[in-house]
Amino acid sequence: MHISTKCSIAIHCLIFIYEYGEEKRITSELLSLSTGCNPVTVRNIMSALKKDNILSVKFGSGGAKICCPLDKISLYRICKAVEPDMLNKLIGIHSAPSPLCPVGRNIHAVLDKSYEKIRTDLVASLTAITMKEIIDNYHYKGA
Amino acid sequence: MHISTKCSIAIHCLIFIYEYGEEKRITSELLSLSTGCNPVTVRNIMSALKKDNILSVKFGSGGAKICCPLDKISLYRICKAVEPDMLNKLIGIHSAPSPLCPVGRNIHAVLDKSYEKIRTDLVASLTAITMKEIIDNYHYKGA
DNA sequence: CTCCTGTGTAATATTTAAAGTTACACCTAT
DNA sequence: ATAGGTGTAACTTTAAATATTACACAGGAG
Repeated sequence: MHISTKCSIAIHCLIFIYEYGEEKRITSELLSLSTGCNPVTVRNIMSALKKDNILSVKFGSGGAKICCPLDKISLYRICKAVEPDMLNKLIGIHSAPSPLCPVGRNIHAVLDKSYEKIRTDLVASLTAITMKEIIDNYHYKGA
Repeated sequence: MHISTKCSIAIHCLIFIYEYGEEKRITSELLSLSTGCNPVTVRNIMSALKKDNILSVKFGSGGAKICCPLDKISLYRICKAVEPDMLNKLIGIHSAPSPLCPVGRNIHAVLDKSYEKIRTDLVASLTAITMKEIIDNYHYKGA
């Protein structure tokens, strides 16, 4: 696993909504054009963000707004929303070690202990970065 | 991407070699039985570890030995050896944002800046854990 | 010096996970 | 009532990871 591309699409959408949400009615069609992925994928991602109260989407007529202060939206929150099981997917452990071998029997427990620390550290990294910082960055870099 | 299962297989093999390398002649066949994956995969992983001077494998007759102090073998070194491109694979960015859209044009540069920090943090986490710690853990937990 | 068992590695096939597509019920503003 | 949206399920396609097959070559044992 890796940190899903869904996460980067979500960020892309959030920037777009933040920048143009006031003047335009943002539809999944529009976002799919900007992100280059298809409208259903966008809708699924939006749906996930909505469930975590990061944004609100108008049913029926379309239109999305961010409904949460930017500095409360961390990368971790976004990742977790679009890929709830991401911490487990992130680190792969071979699934069929032999129970007949002393190493095989214990490898999972042993690895878990070390990998748990890596997960904790990663969560801290992801939590430290928020949409505020990303959008500041966008304004600085952006045309 | 995720941290490859190859990495966990590599660790499994290293523990096995450390524990039994003196008394037994360790072949890819034997390791494949213990890890539950096939001998060619094991050989490829061993080959990668060998290239990074983590272990030495006898050609022809078989038999593997660790040829590096355990505390010099970090998780990062193992991951890097078995999956050289892992940092890039780890974090996914959608590949086709529209160049016609201001957000699409700049998203890669903006994300890179934040993701770079996550990569750096992760490398630090992975470097902090070494085979010494893992094998100590194994002895503590192990039967 | 030849047979046996093993490594190294390429080519191919299989499996699995991610992403895209199609389809359609339901909502809402006009 | 209708046109243009959303939400979501089922299915298809694509791409990546893993396994399989195959074989040239190495080295020890007889």
